[in-house]
Amino acid sequence: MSSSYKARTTEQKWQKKWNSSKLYKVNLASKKPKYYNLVMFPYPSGDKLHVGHWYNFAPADSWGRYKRMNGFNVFEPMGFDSFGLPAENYAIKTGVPPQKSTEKNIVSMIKQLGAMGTMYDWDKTAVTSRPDYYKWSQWVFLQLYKKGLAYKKDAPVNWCSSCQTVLANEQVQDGKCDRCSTIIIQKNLYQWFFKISDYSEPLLDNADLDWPEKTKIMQKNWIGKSSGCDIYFKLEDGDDVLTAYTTRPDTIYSVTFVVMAPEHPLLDGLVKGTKYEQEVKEIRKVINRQSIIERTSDTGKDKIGCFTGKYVINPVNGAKIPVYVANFALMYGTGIVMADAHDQRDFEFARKYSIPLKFVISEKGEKIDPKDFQGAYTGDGILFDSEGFNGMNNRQALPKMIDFLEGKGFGKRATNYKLRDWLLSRQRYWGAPIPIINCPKCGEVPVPDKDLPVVLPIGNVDYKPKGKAPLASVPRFVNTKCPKCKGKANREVDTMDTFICSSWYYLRYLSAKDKKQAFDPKIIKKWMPVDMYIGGPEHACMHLLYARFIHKVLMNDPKAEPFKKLVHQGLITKDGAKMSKSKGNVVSPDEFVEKYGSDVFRMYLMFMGPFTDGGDWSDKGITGLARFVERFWTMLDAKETKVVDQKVMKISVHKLIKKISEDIEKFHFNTAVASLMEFTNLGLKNGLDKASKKIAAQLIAPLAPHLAEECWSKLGGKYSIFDSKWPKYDAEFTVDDTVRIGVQVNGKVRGEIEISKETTQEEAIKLARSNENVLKYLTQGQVVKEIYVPGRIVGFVVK
RNA sequence: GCCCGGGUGGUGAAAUGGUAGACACGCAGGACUUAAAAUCCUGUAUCAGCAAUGAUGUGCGGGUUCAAGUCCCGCCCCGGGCACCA
Repeated sequence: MSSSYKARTTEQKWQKKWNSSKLYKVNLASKKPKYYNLVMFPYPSGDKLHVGHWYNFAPADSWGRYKRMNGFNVFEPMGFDSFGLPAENYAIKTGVPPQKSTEKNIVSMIKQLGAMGTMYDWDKTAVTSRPDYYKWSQWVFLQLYKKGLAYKKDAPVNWCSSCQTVLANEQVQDGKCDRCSTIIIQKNLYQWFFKISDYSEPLLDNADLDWPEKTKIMQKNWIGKSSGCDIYFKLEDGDDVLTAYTTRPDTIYSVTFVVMAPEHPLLDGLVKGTKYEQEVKEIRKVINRQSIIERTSDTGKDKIGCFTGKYVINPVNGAKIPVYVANFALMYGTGIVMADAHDQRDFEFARKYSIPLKFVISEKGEKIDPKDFQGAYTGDGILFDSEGFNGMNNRQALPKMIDFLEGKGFGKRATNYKLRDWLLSRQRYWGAPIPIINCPKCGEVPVPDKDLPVVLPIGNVDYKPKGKAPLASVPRFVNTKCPKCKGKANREVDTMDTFICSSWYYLRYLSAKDKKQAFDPKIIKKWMPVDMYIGGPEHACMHLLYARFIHKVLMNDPKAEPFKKLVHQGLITKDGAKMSKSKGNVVSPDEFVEKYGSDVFRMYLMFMGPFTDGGDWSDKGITGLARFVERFWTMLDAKETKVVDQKVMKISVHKLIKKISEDIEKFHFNTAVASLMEFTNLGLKNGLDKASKKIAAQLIAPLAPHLAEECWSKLGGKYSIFDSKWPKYDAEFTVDDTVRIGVQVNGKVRGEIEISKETTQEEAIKLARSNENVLKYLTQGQVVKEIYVPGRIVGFVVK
């Protein structure tokens, strides 16, 4: 007679024991092989941990436990990415300093993480908003500054004229401020950038990374390398030259107009004092309100622009062609687009504004005219009306045309990247202040390392910006001394993008005890790169690219990579939407943990589906896991069970070892749990000996750590199960003696035969033919082919 | 719009090109119980049939193959990202 499993008390007992025995304290100097198991650290939101966090962290912890049982010294740290917008907005609303609300959230999240029963070593943590962390974020900024990778330039921000503040994209809804509905405009501010574009090539080199292929492709597309040509368009009057970059110089004879970005620095000069000045101003005002997605969206009605009154010369044919301003031209690259009939967007714009168009490519080189077409001819083909290039295939002509343009001085071969420099200035309070002092005499002066951190003032701050960043009203920021000349100077009042803080935290976790450096080069050398990095796919292009960039810079090695292997967990939604406080659809794990225990809850999340898929939250089915834990407990707890068949038992145990090991290696936790259920259903029926029970406890240990530790201890295992060795399977016992396979006739299953693993093709086919139902179909024609895939299928083709 | 994913029973899902629906939830029936809960047993893609079996079936339309959820081409729908949410 076995008693039922008391999840909550058992879990608390083991959590206590794990703590008091310091089971998860990691010795970074240990000689065991290292394994750095990292998850993306959370933002300490007021919603605390939700089921999405659990969905992410629990399997990641299971993975760490699995690696530990496989003999690795697993380092599994946890921290908080605690700067950011929500705490600042909360402060604006309530006056509570972000330091206070953030630290409070951290305390409750640590408590929740404890209830989860994870292996985190809290001696080694990182909280980005604490001065002992952001001191070093500022130091990181200065490293980039000293390498010439930080610079300032004008860049637009979302500006709400009513709130007198900069808005995040998230705060702009349909072009309006989400608080006061004022129409948002783009306003230029002088801001800091990191030259990530200098690292385009090293960042493209990702062949050695064990990352999801889709993530690598997304990064590659984000960096957007293309090769093409700059083409110079001289103004008809005046000396200015408009340089356009194109990947399609083969269409140069088709170019009938040129489009400028509304933000182009030459634009004002071009239209100043002309009758077009007013119209350009008006159109720019409208475009100012559009988001980049709206501007580049490919649906015809959204394309807007106007004539500038200016003309440029198409260098190849001397044609005088008009210059337009349009929303779809962005101020990236040269900010000038050469426009022609072979591009759909250009074509539609030209139609809308009655600009002449001409084709120079057709399928066979026959002359075609845009007036007979509804849209652009975007295919490849044979060139015509292109002087020396007529009759050539456009793709083959392309490099020759670049040679021609270069030879004549009309242009220059060029490589282009879509990757833009990283804008890091934020006109906000809750971030790390940029460690630069502006001195009227000495100019930009970096804060000396000994004066770091530049501390954020606590309390007595007006978090709500009134036209200026909040720190602009803090006296010690406005009045300070220049470190060079000791004269009066002022500090930067902008703070840094939180992505900077999250670009190097994995190094901070590895600090030496005294923490007197940002990170310890000796420890880094041993422990980097991170062996497993787990986090959401939404970070594919930004965080993961920024971290790779910062790591390369800090390591002084363009080949250095921070994350060797990467896995993305899926997103957990509620009623189809991302969980967020504003939508009021955040689901807390606490009540489920209270009711069923952490093991049941984490296994339920794993059992929901593949880790990389995510899904919509529902607690339907959690009882299945509670039943399973109870059954598993009964199976291992029953004093003496009669083993029905030793060999059958042995095979089921070894098959399970193989299956669980393979599934965990592939992050298929869902099928690992399913196999354990199947095993339990059989084990309760057929009985298990003590050695097999101990193996079963070990196999469930990564997935249900408390349950496993309890079973292990009851079975007389030495504490802790997580210091025991992961069981090995004997291949001999992983194959059943006989299998049932299907018999197909012309691809349709017509019967089933049971054969042993030694059965030859002849025997299998003979057996299949003896099946009455199969025979029925075989006699309907001539058997022209016989197929035998051992262990899978017997097939006949009948004609 | 652009880039990247995904679409399988009532539900969550499983499936190296080889018997589609493992494992669960739910539901139905049964056992135990005065009763209920819990537990245990049986059934459960759809249609026809007592059954054997047959037909249909993995978003839609085509293709390759003895054999397609899986590979190829063209659509539709849903999700993530698009540079200030993190």
